Amino acid sequence: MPTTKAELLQGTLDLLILTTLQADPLHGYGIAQKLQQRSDDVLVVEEGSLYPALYRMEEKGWIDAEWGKSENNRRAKFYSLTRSGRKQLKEETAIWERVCRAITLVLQTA
Amino acid sequence: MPTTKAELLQGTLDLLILTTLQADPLHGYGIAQKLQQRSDDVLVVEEGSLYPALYRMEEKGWIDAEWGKSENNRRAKFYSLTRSGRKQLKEETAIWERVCRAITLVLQTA
DNA sequence: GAGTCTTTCCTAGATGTTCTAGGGGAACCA
DNA sequence: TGGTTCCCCTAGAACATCTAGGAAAGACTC
Repeated sequence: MPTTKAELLQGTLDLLILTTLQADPLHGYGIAQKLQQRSDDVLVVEEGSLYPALYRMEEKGWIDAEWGKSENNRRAKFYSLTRSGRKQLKEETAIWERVCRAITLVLQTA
Repeated sequence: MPTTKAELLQGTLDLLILTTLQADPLHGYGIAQKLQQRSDDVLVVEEGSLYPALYRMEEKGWIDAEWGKSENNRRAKFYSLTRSGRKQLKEETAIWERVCRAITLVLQTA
């Protein structure tokens, strides 16, 4: 039994996915792994959250999908940021920073 | 049209309420105001979110309620932290710090 | 070449929080 | 007396995430 539940703050998943795609295209499975690694195992995305999120984001035009082959020679869908996705990433980053600062402020003021 | 939507990160409301009650008991309306002020108007809690949250937290035993008179001589329900609420506050603060750090890490690593 | 493991994708339904959009009473003020 | 502010409350909608599955196909083991 782990001491700390791995969890996600509702509302941050899009930001996290966009960030993960910033450098290179990645397939879904890879996004989840990268996210977990980069967060030192704190952030864990369930597949049942990830794929629906990717569809939402594709519909909104933030990411593009393309079928290809993974590093392990498996069929995989690679997602890449669109121009609109980069804009969204900027906005969501700004919102995160503002809200994060606000919460920290409240916690400290008390 | 405001440039920035005032919004709440889902999952942080309990933490924010507990924090706001840390020093003194407060009524619901006052909690919302204090939160907004301390966050420089970034965090705005709708009453439709606030009151249900207070009930949940009362049921869980984190806060106690008592009817009284407000500063403005109005009937008001004052909430105060229980011992269990203080413990919860500690835990949620720790979770927030861990997750916040993790997200910041991901944002920077990219 | 049979069987198992891993990778990768997918979905339906449940769960839980927050918001929208109301309603209402009572004190204060003009 | 009438309007405004304070303070409480609720039902239902909206939405994101999770649970708990299923499935296919390459890789590995023997």
